[in-house]
Amino acid sequence: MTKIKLYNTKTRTKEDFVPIDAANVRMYVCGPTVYDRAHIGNARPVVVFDTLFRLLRHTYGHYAVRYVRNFTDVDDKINARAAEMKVKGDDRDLKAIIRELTDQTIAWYHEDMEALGTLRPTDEPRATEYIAQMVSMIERLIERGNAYVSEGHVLFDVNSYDAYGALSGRKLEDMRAGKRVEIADYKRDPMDFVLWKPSTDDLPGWDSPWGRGRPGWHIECSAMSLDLLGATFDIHGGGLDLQFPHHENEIAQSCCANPDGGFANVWMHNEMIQVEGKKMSKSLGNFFTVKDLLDKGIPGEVIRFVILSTHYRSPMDWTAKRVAEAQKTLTKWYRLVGLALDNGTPHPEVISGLSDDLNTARAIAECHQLGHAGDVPTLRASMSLLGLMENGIPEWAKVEGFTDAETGYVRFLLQKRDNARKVRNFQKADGIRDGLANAGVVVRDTSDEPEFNKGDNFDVAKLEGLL
RNA sequence: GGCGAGUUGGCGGAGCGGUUACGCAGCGGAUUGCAAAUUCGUCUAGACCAGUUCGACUCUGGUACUCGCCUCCA
Repeated sequence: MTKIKLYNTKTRTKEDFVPIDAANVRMYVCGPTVYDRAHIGNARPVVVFDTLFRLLRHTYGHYAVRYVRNFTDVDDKINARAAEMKVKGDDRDLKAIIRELTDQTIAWYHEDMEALGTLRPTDEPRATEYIAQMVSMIERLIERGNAYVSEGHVLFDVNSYDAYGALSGRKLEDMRAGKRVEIADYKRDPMDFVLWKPSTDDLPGWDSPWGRGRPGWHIECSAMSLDLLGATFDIHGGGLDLQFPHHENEIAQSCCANPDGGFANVWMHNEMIQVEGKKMSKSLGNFFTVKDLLDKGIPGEVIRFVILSTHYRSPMDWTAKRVAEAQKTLTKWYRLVGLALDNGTPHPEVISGLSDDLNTARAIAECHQLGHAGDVPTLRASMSLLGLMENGIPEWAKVEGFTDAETGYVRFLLQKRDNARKVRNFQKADGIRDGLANAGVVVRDTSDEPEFNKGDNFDVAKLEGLL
């Protein structure tokens, strides 16, 4: 079994990954707040951790990995968006609007992420279904002296937890010295954060020991991971921007509520995405959703390929040029691979690349080598491990008139012909050429890509005989 | 102001204390009736300044610059 190494933000080093229980590897990844369609930046962690999920399954077994990714469906941004919709003429009850908004956004999310070739996590809990668990965790934090009630709010007392700031390498004094902390008079310390806050009647709210209210943002992940994965689990992932304060606060809550549990052993953070060299922002006009890209005709798989071609811990620049290159490469491989030869296993170098802190760029480089070598089954299986080329040849890469299987055969034969020419084995090359002609395949090379068409006498049986 | 990451060839993007990354583009061959496809070879690197070392792109220190986070954010 290939040893997996992962960079752990907690220790700032690349470490050997040793699961707590190899028969039950557990990973939690922070999911989206569901108020709008997922943008390209949201897609990166989804693709990155999907790839890790696949690697873990490959390594530990299909049913040995539990992957939880939540939906945050209670949040101020959601409330704000719903209020906006109401102002624009939606005359329904705000709560009804919110319910539909979150349901709709979740459906969109599934649709868009599926287009990127990502698997559904094993669990996708919604925050609103875990309110009871959150309330009970908050009660425990109050009992243990880590939280206090103030003006209808429940706040986490950051001074009660010595290790606060350890993940992100911050000190409380330094952060207080910054100008950007929210000062509120109900807080003992400006850095204290909300566990529970009051809710108005028109907004979603739940009864609690502290009155009708709603949870703060961070507590849901602590409550859901505890419920689904236990007090100690293997991997916790998310975007780098979540490192502070979200993850720091999760750690504080979970470790204080469950002092015997270690919470997540390995913390992983993906870097951010930029667009054409600039920070993605609505004002610059370079802000777009996954759906926008799909609607423009960019295949989801191409998006996935672009994301995987950069290591997840490096900032990634989204450019039209890279999209074009990715599509070109994928098309080339599709036409080489076809469908019929799906019986290989991933190349060891591809696995070891992925196992080296998810070095997807290295894995792709290896796939290029497999393409050159004409090792179709291995290429196909390797791509599959990367979540690519899993469902046959898509329309955009297809050769008209042939089935996927036939395309695969022909491409494979053309590869053989070229290999024969390379070693000046013209007898063999000519044999393949004549064989193709005999089977009714008309080969016509063009300036773009080698094309082939069915002749009148096309006979797939003769084609298979050539293999 | 605090914390962190990074700076590789025309572009993208990896590994590595001494040996080709890889892809795209370029150039030159091979192949070809001519092309194309294919294939082989090949030029452009390691921000800057020091240090460690027999030897550094790779380690250490410093300088410059870039980026991210510190506020909702993946």
